Amino acid sequence: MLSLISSVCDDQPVTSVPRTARERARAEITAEILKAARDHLATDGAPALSLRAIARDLGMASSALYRYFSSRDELLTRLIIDAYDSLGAAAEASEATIGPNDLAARLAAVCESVRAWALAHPNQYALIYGSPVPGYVAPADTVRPASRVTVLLLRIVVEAALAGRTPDEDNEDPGSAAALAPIRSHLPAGVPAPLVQRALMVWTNLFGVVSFELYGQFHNVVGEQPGDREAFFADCVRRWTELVGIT
Amino acid sequence: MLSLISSVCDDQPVTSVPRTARERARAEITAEILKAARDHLATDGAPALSLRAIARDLGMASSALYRYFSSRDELLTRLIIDAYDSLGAAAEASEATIGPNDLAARLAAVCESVRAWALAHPNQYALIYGSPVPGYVAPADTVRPASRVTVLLLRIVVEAALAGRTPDEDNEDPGSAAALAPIRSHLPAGVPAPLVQRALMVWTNLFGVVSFELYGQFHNVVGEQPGDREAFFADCVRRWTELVGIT
DNA sequence: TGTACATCAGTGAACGCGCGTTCACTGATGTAC
DNA sequence: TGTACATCAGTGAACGCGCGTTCACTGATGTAC
Repeated sequence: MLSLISSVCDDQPVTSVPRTARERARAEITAEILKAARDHLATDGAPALSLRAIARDLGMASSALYRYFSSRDELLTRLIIDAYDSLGAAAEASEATIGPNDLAARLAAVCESVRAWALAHPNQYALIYGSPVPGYVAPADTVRPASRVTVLLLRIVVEAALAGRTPDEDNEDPGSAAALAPIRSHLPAGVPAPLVQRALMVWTNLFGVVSFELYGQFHNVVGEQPGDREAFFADCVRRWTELVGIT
Repeated sequence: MLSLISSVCDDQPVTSVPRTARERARAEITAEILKAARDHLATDGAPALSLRAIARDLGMASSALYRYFSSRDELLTRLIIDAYDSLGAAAEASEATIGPNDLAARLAAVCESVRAWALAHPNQYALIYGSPVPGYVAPADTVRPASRVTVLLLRIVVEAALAGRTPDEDNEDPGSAAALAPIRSHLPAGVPAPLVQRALMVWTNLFGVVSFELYGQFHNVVGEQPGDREAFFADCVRRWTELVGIT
């Protein structure tokens, strides 16, 4: 019944294991380049990411990188995809530890793991949820990985709705329903538009809170003592659960 | 009764009008530099902002800029302050057109004007609410301008609370209350912590929605037909009004 | 009011740096017969 | 199994570019007497 949603997050076929020494070396060095790039990202941020600096770290000529990536933008794209996948995998793993019927706990697990991942990888988070790198346009390959967390959040709400575990909506708004057509086309019928709207508010608020915390907007607003930020976030999660009416 | 909040947003004393020709020219050229910088920001984004490019646009030597700004970072700081002030002024002006007793309309006016300003000035928005420029640390001068919109939002909720126009809160959460100490120290007593928490959720969600719309995260989620985004946003505003329980 | 000096805006050359990308090349690894 | 050829990884030099910042300087504007 969730076919439309789950089809979105089907894993791609695993690429065949490398055979020849050349292929093995290529895979290893590609991984090393990505790791060096991630390290640079973590310290300097995306705009300062430099192919030459990565090559220096790896002890190779900068021109050698062009055997692995055709341009800086292609490397950026790989980093973006990897970041989305890393976040998505973390959220999926966290959710998987919860019993499938405890919808509220599943929602909380996803939210908490998004925040935890963002705090652990601030520059990777900024790469995918911060202001776009000027002049860079994300290619289509990034769309699927980018949707993983969204899918998790929506799936919980959709499951609740189909199981009748969300309250009935009274005041459906037609204008907003039309606006939600794109996302609803990926959802099973029978999920009312106002519920989708609420779910998207949880989605936007989750990343809004995490971004504000990460970018320093909480200064002088939310405390910085141990536990303060966690308590605030936990309260947010509680209200999000109420907002989508999950029992 | 709102002294603590309104003291935060008192206008600074207006700097005296320039007298000598030199002072007048200095003020004018400073403004021209800032305008050129803003134009560059709008097309290329903050990381690519270049003193030399600005000087070129103005037909002067790049070294001449150092008579007006001691470094690139100082220019960035001015741009950040100006952006916060531009947004803050827009939101204040919009709110001022509403009768002071129509709290819901005031909240809507502030939210709508934040979105409108962001769409009209995407790179200025990214400068202040996007990922921080790596290596740049915002000095203290930015704090006050940065708080203007926050003050507007909170003031509405505080006024509602003090006038008894918000519902009583039952389940106060002690952990979260401690986390809210910094912001509550700027608010009058008598505003319950859970209400402050809800107000901050409106605040974070407002910028979360605007950022997502601006950064392309709505692709395949919220429609792009004329009116779709507006309808979605209007629905968000409606629910935010409910969330803080403004009558 | 006029003169002598101080202040300031703006110049243009230079320093020292880093960047992405291309290109002809060498030498090792893989493949077809 | 061994040989001939094709494929590929990696090199190092070079191109062409832009950047922030400093510095000694010229000439105009302001100020004190």
